[in-house]
Amino acid sequence: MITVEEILRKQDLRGTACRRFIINGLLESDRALSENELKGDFPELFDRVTFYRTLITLEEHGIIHKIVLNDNSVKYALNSHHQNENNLHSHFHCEECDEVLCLEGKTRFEAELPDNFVSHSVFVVIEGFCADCASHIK
Amino acid sequence: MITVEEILRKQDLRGTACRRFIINGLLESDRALSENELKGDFPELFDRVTFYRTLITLEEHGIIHKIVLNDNSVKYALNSHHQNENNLHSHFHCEECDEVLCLEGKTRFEAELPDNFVSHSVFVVIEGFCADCASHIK
DNA sequence: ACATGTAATGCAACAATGTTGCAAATATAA
DNA sequence: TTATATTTGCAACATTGTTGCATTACATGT
Repeated sequence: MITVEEILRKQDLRGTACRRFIINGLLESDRALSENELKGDFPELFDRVTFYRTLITLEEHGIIHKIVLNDNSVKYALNSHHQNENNLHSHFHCEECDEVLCLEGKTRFEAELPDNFVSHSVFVVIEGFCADCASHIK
Repeated sequence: MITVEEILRKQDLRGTACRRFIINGLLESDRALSENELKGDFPELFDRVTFYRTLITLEEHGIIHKIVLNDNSVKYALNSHHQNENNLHSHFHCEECDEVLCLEGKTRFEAELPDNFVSHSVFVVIEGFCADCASHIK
């Protein structure tokens, strides 16, 4: 398992408390987390702006990525190492419990774009019910 | 070509100026429009809240749909009549000129979800360059 | 361990957007 | 034309995104 310090070192980023806090939170989670979910029991530990800028920094350095859901809410997850070829980023969002999962390499997408259009990356959000919620609700 | 009045009538919605304005704007456009793009030269014609609530009403009645882009911005487009089977909503977003196109029926998506997960709908945003911007930039 | 330059932080402030309640205005059906 | 339910505009507030700047903390070389 890769450590927080390794992740920061690899990107030539200084080790700061806020960066460690965020990376740790995501390393320990099996799902994507919103800013508030990340802050958890320590909503005041860092200034709002620091948190905001740290998320930007981590994203710019390819450590995390942002997932924008259909309700305008935003979650973050660690980047996986394996880059797939058409730059496909797929996530599942449970409409009931709000959890978001990264669907690494388990999706396929094809599009016929108009002539001369160029695709750089593809973002997919599947909306539905996770296993738990599907069984409770039905 | 279907008219604004037909669209409203079909959904048992009262004909109001704001509803007509929005539907008209989208009918006349070949691309998805943001709230400000819709307002165009008449940014003050309707109250901000009226516009906001009208968009919600139209979306709830299945007349329009919302497209949330990766930069948190939002655009709107008329719904197409043909419902595809896995409820796939695909859009192209030009990173340069910001235009958004609906890719009706020109995309295919498959996912292996974890056991017992249920998919209701799939939202795809392709980020890239449209033909015009691709030629200018390269 | 310490000084130093660079980078990150916290604060204040503001912008944009989402959201609600309520009284006044308006659309439709009789 | 009138009655009634719906829609509107206004005020107000919440949330999130964003910038500038003075202060503080980090990592490097000594």
